[in-house]
Amino acid sequence: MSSTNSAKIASTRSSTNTDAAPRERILTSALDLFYGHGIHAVGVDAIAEAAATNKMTLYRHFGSKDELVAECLRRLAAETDGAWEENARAYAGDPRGQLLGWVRGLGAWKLDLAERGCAFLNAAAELPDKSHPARRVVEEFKSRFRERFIALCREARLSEPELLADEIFLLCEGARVSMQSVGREGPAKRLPEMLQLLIANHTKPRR
Amino acid sequence: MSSTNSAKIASTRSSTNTDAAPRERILTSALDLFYGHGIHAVGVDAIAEAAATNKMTLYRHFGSKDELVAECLRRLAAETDGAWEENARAYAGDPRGQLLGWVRGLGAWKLDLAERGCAFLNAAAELPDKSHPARRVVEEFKSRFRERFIALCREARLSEPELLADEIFLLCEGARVSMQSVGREGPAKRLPEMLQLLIANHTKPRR
DNA sequence: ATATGATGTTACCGACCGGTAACTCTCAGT
DNA sequence: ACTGAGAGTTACCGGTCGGTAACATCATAT
Repeated sequence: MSSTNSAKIASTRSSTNTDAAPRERILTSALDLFYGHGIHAVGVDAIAEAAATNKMTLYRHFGSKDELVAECLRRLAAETDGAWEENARAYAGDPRGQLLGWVRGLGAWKLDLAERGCAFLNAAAELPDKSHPARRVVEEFKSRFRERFIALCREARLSEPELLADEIFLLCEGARVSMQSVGREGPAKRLPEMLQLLIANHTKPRR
Repeated sequence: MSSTNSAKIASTRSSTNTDAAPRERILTSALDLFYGHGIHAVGVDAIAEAAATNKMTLYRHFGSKDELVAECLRRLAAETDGAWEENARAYAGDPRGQLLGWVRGLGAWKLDLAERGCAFLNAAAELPDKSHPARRVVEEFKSRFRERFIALCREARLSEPELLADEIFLLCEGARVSMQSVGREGPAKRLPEMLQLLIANHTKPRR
């Protein structure tokens, strides 16, 4: 196939932190390559090389490629969860502010560098086996994502909170994956606008 | 990796139409296997076997695996386009009816058997190379999908037709991919309800 | 009956995959 | 100065991949 051709695996991040620990370099390089080229298309040799280390140290830190994939997604999930907590601190005690704060942060932080869509959903697309260690990470992360919206919509006393939360969730998911099919200038561009209108419409008791 | 293990490739459709032409059997089998296991995880030998034929005839009909993938998606796109046209005939001259008809058809037709998400987006996730023949099929199909919503929202004289259409588009995309991450009982279950409310809210001149 | 084109069969190729063995090197802690 | 753990190096394994060559078989149309 075309994806199995010549030397084509290149990292996006210009310089891998050469002074960081090998395990760390492997994680960031793998995350980068997996996201950019897909999981099956990236071999462990390419990851080791991109991380400026070798295959053996990779296998000493992560028992298998499958485990490495899972660990990459755990890392990514932790980063996103951290952003949520930061947002929660910035608008402590103000659930509506948290929602709108998240919406505002979307454009700058999440979608701009999502040209390849959602790393979690891409992984799920490539790993249909429900028993794969990475699948649990994906499912738990997305469920947490959804539950956060539900909790916030309830706390903010918006009308029909569960329906609204799921609407927000689906819009966010759709926007992310649409990056890869219809591009940055597509529907995703107006996601903040949509979400703000939606939240406003659920602010008055009955719409 | 786990996905490269033992004999695990099995077709979902119980019986491959043994009396259909080989090319046809290859297409349906490939579509089935690609969707169920992912593109990289399915070898051409497995496809030939599932189609009750052999690798040579496969390569005589489709020049390469890449071309076969593209042809599969073209077939799937044609089927969906056919459903759109059928829907358009059923509600000829009634754009609002077409929209609502599509929404009603969603639950029964599209989402129930979408446990593995969207075949087009899964393919895009696995084939990052923009020059891959399958990528054009995905992009054109999704753009067509979006344009249809825009045209219908305009014709139905709904308020803010482009924004509404993109909202519908994103909700549909999100619902499909969410099947794989949070399951059938997740947010996607209430998609028809969301869409109906949304269309209703855009029916009065100003919302 | 024979020519013809589509299909089936077998064997093979080079490339690459995930993973392991055995060994050396480097360097911090004692 | 010694040691022991982590890191680097090289070579290798069996298996699978996409793709091709050469040939046998079959159905059909004339």
